[in-house]
Amino acid sequence: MSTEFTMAKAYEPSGLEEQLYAAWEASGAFNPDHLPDRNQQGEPYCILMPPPNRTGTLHMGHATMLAIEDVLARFHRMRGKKVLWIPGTDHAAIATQVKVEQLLIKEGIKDPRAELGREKFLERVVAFAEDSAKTINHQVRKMGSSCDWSRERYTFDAERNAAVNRVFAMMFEDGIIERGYRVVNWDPQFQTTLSDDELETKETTARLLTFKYDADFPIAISTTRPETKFGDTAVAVHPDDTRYQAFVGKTLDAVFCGKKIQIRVIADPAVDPAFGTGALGVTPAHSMIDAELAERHGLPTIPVIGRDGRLLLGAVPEAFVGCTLSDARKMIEEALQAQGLLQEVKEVPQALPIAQRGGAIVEQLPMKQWFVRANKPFALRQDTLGKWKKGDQVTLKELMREAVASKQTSIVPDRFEKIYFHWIEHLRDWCISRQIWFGHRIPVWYRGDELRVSEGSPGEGWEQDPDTLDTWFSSGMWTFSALGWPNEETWNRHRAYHPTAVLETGYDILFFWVARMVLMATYAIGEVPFKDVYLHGLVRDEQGRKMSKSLGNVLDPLDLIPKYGTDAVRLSLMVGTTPGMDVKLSEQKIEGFRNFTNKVWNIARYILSTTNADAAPSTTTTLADRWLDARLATVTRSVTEKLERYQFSAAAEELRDFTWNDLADWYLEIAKVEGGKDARLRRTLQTVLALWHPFMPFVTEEIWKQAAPGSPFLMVTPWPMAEGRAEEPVFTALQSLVTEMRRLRAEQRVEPSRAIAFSIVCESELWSQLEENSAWIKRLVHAEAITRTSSLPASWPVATQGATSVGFDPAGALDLAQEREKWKKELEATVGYIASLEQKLANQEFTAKAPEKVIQGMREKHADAVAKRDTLRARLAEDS
RNA sequence: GGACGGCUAGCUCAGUUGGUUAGAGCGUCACAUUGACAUUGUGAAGGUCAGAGGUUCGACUCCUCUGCCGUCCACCA
Repeated sequence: MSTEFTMAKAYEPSGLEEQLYAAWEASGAFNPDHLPDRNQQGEPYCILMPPPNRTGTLHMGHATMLAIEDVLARFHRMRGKKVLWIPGTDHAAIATQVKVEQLLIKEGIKDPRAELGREKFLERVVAFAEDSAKTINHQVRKMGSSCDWSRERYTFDAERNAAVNRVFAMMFEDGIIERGYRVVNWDPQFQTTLSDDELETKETTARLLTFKYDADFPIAISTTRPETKFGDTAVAVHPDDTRYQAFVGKTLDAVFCGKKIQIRVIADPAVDPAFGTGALGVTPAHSMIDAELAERHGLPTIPVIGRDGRLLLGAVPEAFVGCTLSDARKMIEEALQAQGLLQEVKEVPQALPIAQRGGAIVEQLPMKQWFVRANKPFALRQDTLGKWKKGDQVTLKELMREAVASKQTSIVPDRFEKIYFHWIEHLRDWCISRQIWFGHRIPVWYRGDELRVSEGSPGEGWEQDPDTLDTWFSSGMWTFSALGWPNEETWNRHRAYHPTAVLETGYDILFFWVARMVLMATYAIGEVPFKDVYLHGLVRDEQGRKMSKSLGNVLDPLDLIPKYGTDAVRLSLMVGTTPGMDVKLSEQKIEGFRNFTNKVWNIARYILSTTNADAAPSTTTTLADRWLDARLATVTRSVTEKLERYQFSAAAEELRDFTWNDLADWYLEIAKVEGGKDARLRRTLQTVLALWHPFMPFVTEEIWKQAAPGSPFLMVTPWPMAEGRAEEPVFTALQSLVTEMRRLRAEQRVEPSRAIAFSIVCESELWSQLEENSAWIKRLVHAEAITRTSSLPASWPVATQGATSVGFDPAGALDLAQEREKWKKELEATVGYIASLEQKLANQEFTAKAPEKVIQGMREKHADAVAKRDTLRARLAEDS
């Protein structure tokens, strides 16, 4: 026993974790350039951390992300790859600005933007963002993330701004960024445009009115939004609709609630003749669908709603000017009613578009904005995706489809590929300009009618576009902008890391972000941004509800870590889940894993305190040893394979099974009896620690200090190789023996310690024969055990020695009659099973068609069942 | 309205190309317990795999339909 041995009785993570993290970081192992030589030779392996928004603090979703990415990083690092995991944060333009505005309003500044002005306001936002970044980085460290802080990035730093400007200029030159007057989503609360993906729908009911514009108008229309009808320029009907044939092509004058309007009657197949009156009032200014109709038919666009969400001066009669939309809606309904124009009112369900941030009802307004054209062909700047050559004409949509269709990017789980393709099919032009202040400024300058794309001012008299870019425009470039593009020197240094190995994120931002990264990388670099996409599920509470402040069911990683330890929190987020499935998290679950980390600690404590580090390897190998080695080899192989396939839960469960059941509960007990296993125990412990390290970096690294004194960090230790034959016949035979011994013990035929019982087997010199004929040996050992133990326990020296240590309680004798009942039942079941097997094997149809493997398997099962039946019969006969 | 997913033990979930007695963790129950660990050990109970058809020698697994629950997409005005 080592005199320096010091391990607390229970694992106490707090304090230790900070020290370990600091030591790892100081060692340089987070930075690929400082990894050992074998990693320098290894394949580059890069993960970009999805940058958390600088809006405050991290939640359990972030914790899940960090846990999984850290497992990947540590696993591949140990396997010898040159691992680069880049941390970073996202300025999250609108989200951050909104957050700060709300804070300022709480401080008593009623209208922060108006009162502070652009410069002052931005100062406040920047200060807030800096603060958030600090908090976030602290939390990322707490999770044990082995990311390279020397390469920390921010989506809004100078280098990323250079990337944004470059891509913008490229796309502008290629004609796929355009400025245009089109109907866009407008958030009246925050006074900015929004992309289609920043909308949510709210289920409400609306009053569907059916009416005529005026008494002389020949066609009745239906709408839930009468207040927009001041902007109608057409009525559309289906081309085959005979009711309205006579009017198609004519332009009619009407007076709608006091406003003169001109209505052209058009025919378009998009109109559903069965809905309402079959005639649709077309409002090109305030409906995307109507805007498309208007474009096809060359209709004028008359906006009637202003940016404040109220009716516009000049566009509506005086009585309505400045009215809110809901007031106007009521007034119009009353007016129509009074004039006798209203034919029908119906309550209908309606999906209202609302802003994802803020929840305001989003209006559709025509505005001059910047767009990325998804469907417009352009000439490629380089060979792309191995399919297109430089100069080929393609659309962004085609690039996005090809990246996944060609499997250059695979999505795990693959059902999300379907969802991805579906989204791409419906992809429309992407409005990228925002009227908020916090974000990448649009690199466009105006002078009179002139327009120029430029990073800095082109000269005297030029003014920059006041708008900023959608935050996803910059985060879409993350994989290559973070690696230094377009700075040649930095980019060349990191070129080998792109495409990155895997993008790991929640499925909720598949469209926002994942798809846009594919767009940006295939466009700008000509290759996919990542080889794999791993999507984890959302973290929910124990009842499956979303965690939210209002429900009060939020679990905060920073509360849980001091309580249970980081390792336990990490495990609880990865075990018991599959890719893309939501995780139901409870404190009870975390507690279970805390218990497990403590178990690992105590396994190590026992081994390290009872074995000698300098002991020579044992010259004899017992059955138990071979059994352990075989199991470990199988587990090592299997865990490695599972981690390669992103099966984190399955890998951890298998390891837990081995660690707890095989190593702790079985082998350690046997070792107490057999002795002389110091070297094997220590070696096994080291392997187990290494296998666990990606999942539980802290407890394993801490034990490693004692388990492998003087060695480098476990973090940079080579991943275990599966040694020995995993599929030894002895292994399966022993498993049966284990069961058999348990039974003997239960029968009071052997001394009750499973370890002692097992040691009989190990002592006996049967194991070479065991490999040849396991069933025969099994029966033999069974008989052997019975004769040896029932006749003369005293002649069994091992048993008497070990008995006290494992707690033999003679008073706990079993009720033999009850046992006999069990045997009888089991015998019955076995006989039935044998009969069914025999029947099946006699079935010629089956034997003719079933593969040899299956039939062979059944024959073996049959033999086993027969043996079991005989044993049971013999036992019953003997006891009666 | 369209699409996708879930329905397996009391609870949370595995189940990898269909292979024949369906698995784990937690919980429950019984027993044990002072030298690694009560943050423990040994064992037990518990499932006609949502339902109905079909394909097959064989279906939790593939196909069709139905029923709940959930998610995403969708401005039938």
